[in-house]
Amino acid sequence: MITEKLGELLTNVAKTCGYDDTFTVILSNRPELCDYQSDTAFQLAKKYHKAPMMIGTEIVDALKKIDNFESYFKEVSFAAPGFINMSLSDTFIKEKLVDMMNHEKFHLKQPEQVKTFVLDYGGPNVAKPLHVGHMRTAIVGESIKRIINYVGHKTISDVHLGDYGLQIGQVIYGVLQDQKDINDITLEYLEDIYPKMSALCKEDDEIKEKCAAITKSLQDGDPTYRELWKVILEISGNDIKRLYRYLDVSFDLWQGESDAYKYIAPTEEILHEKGLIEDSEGAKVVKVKSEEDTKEVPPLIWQKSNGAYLYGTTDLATIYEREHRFHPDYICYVVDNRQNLHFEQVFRVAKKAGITDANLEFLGYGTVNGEDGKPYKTRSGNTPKLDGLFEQTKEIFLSKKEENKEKNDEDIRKIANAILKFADLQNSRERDYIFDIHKFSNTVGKTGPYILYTYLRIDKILKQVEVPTSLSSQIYNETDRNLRLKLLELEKVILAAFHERKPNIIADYIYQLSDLANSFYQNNHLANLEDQQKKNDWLYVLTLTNKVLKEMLFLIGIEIPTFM
RNA sequence: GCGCCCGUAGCUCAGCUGGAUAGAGUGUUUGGCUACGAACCAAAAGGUCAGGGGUUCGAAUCCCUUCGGGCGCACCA
Repeated sequence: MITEKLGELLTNVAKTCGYDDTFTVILSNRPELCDYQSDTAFQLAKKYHKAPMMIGTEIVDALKKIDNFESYFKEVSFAAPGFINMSLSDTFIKEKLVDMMNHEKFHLKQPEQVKTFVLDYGGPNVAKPLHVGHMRTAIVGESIKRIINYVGHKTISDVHLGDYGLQIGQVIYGVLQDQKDINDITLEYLEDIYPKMSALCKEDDEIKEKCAAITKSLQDGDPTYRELWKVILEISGNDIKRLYRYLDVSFDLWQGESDAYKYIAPTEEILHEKGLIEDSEGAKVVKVKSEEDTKEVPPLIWQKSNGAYLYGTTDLATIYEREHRFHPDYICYVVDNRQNLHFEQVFRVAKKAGITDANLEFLGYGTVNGEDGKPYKTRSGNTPKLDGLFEQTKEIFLSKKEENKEKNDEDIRKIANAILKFADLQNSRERDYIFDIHKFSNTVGKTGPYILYTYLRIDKILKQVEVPTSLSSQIYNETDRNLRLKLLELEKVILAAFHERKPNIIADYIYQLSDLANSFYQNNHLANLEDQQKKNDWLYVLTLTNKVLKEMLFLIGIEIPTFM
């Protein structure tokens, strides 16, 4: 990375001045003064009993005397009270850009050790319609997966369907009550019956008991219930797959809670061996409270008093399965923040029992709220379905311009996705956000369409010419330089997004790059340019820009349409 | 009660492993299509980073505290 390289350089120079310390370099926060800066002189002031100014000027003077100064810097200066300011030389910038262009993934440093990440995202419940919240985990999870892969690690993604819990018992109860023939069960019916039964159970404890009993029997293998369950699973599963396909979100594994059942017994055995399972109020629980806790941590319920299992059980059995099948280094859960405590319980049990050595990561995302700041609901009080949201986004997009109506379905799908995904991913993952369909369908400003527009208009130029193979070390003006410098930031951005598991870092970079690219485009016309070297250089920079845009868009799951 | 998250421009949000003058988008005001796509570009205005205290040469960022909001706390997922 450039900051590392410059830091190394400073550290070495400082050594010749008698400072045996590591100098760090960061991107300048005063771009009009310099490209990169170091603030290390401040930190050394106390140690050496010298003013930062003294140290800074010493380093700057020494730096100016190094042999290959010009291969790195255009200018290095000291600024009071202690900043070391550095501007890169045109040659240095050029060499970095050529290096990026000539290597896969822009010469991103590949890991010394490839790690295996199991990623758990999506997590829809069958028989319940998908809503905006499901879109968030899918989009965020998919992006994190792509980022991890890009950095060079291995991922195994699992949708982990909620397919064996109480909601299935509720739906089966409803089907039986309605005396519905198994062949007449449709998606519409399921989407209708679930909320009804869910509401009913809240009012009527007796019905809730019955649903719980059905769930228990299903888990025990009751043939009638299992037959119904399979039908429900298939109908709902197909619809879930359709929606993920629409979003271009994919999984290596389509497993669910039900698949964890065969691992409950061996997991339970481990828990027994370690003496972790206790009886409590008729249920079997694992206590996870530790002495240093200042908060109350309730035990994880392993088995209900009626014998049925809960999602804590299946989550643990799933960890057991993943450990034995994949030996992962990391297991990451992209789930709603509100599940924080649940996963803390699960993780504690897993660690206490030694079920896995993997790092267990809770990658929580914030709740999607409505304009009133409360969880997003339609006017009628329902949670808006994903299908409706897609339709609404498309309609709003089509209404923006008359010629939009002439686009093909696939392009429209890609654009609608870009709109939704970019609107979502520019927010930081863990914070709640307000979902306003009009804001989320916006096509002006910091939006998906803006990025796509940038890419496509540059692409149009590039398609008409031969791609240049060389770059001179000249930089022609400020918009040119700004664009090139932004390209150099790429590696830092990708690694930050990876380490923090935060796609918004990529999204933000894409926007900044697009912004500079548009500014460049508008201010530097190539069409009638007579200076062939300049034209060649600019085409080179634009080619690299679009290459970066394309690969970064892939990382946040945005597909590029043919036109927009 | 216990715990977690949050409070930044009118609105929606970045920035948070401490650095110089806190940034975008949107909205408002203004200028730019006889030049590669104006879903664009160029510019202006807009802030006590909720309040208070502390640590530091330096705090939106770290610590404490008050206020305000959201969420979670054993047989739902």
